[in-house]
Amino acid sequence: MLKAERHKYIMTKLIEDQKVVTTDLALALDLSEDTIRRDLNELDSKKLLEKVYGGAVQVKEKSANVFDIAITAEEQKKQIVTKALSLLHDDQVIIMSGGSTNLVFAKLIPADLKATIYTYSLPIAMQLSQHPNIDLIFIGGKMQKNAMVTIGMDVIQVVSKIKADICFIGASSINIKQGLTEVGYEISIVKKAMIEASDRVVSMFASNKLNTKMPHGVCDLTQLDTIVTELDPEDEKLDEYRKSGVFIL
Amino acid sequence: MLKAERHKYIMTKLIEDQKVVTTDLALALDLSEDTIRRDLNELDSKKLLEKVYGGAVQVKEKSANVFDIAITAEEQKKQIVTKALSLLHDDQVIIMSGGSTNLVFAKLIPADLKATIYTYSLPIAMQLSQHPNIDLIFIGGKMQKNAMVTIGMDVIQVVSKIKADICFIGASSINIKQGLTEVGYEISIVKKAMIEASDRVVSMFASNKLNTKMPHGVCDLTQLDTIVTELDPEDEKLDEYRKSGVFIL
DNA sequence: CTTGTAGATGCATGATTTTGCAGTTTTTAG
DNA sequence: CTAAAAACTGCAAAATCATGCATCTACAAG
Repeated sequence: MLKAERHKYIMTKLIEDQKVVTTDLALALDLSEDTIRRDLNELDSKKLLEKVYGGAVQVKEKSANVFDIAITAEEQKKQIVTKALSLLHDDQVIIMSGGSTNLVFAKLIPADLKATIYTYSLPIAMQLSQHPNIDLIFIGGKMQKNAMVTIGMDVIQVVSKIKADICFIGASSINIKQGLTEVGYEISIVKKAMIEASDRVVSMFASNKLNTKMPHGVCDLTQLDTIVTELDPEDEKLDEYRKSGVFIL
Repeated sequence: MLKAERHKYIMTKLIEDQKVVTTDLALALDLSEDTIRRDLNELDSKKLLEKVYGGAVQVKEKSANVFDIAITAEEQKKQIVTKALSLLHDDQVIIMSGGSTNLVFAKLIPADLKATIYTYSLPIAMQLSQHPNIDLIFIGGKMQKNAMVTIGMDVIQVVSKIKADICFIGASSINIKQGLTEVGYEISIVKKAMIEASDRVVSMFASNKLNTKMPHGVCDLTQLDTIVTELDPEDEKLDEYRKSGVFIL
């Protein structure tokens, strides 16, 4: 694993959990704590986080414009979500989770689509508020900072009352055995509720998420109806997933 | 294999995996690592990727900001809201309506303020979500798209259950006789609920809103505790308002 | 056909970076 | 205060890198 990857992992984890612990990272990444400490010191000196005794926390002020949302590998994500556009039809009730892949998806939803969309992600709501024909419902609750999504019981309560035709659910990690898994516990339970509330469950993610795992389970593969990656559906990397019965787009 | 082919292969691989490793590429392409390194350096200098120790990763891209929110007369608004910062204290429960004046206010809230803030405005929530010490609660509901706020009964229900210390309420129009008035009916009833739910009601607006009116009433002047404009509190344009008993900052 | 040249490639070498370990210091918690 | 955990420091091994140089290839001019 490259150092740059580690740093990215650490920053992602930091955003999800608001903190990282040196020993946990050393265990998760299979490296000595010394190396993790050096990483944290480096990221600290770049002002990307603040090192504290035992780990690191988020840096206080982000001087960059809050409304500039960086999307990594946007082209790849466009490629993925374009395939999923065929799943959209007029008059559907849709639930969308957060995540940058879903944000790219939101950007590409055709302007003439008439649908009702529920979301609990601020950026996705802002994006969809540009669409003339979409009834947009934001699911309120306590905000998880930096992930820009609402979480908690308020969200679960609202979601569990929705009768949706389809939900689009981001994926932190997916593998054959555990299915979808998430870094954060709170997000994982919201996603569980989304799946319960929807007739059809679609997950979109880049193939590098395949065969990885995170601490908190969301659902197993049998609960997913469709997965979408940038790969050809017949690609051998997807063989095992195809066998599990999930439809691959 | 031509160099151009290799470069294409490397870029494809990079998009697939979000990274490339020098040794892997050397093996896959049956070339020395030196050549791969030269390739990576070349692509790096063309800004097509970023070389790191052991391989290369994707360059960070910034998304086009669909989220650009134009604020007219931002300097004047800064001047207004700066006065209102003195009304903030730790441990307050605050409700904020939408509007660009309130958005400017949100930007200027000190980083060390510990408070709970309710809002139903997407831009304000995005702004505050970066704030380290604020418990932020978004009030969900149906989105009114152009204003980027939620409206309707869901919002009223949540707001009416809040016990807030102070609310900051944008103003479309204000005059002596009718007090605060709004263009939209839906917004007007949400603001009524905010006022009911708060011990103290503050309204911030530029002086050109003075002595204008809109179709839907929100409250009369006696229900406002404080108003804030860019004018000196002793300015004669405010004489009549001062007489009504409202505090002018 | 020969020859010269420019670019590409691989190898050797020394420099640089990364990483884990051992010993010491600092911080935290009781 | 004391003990344990975490952090820092110096060091050495391994991996990676930059550089110079020789070789090879392609191609054009003579």
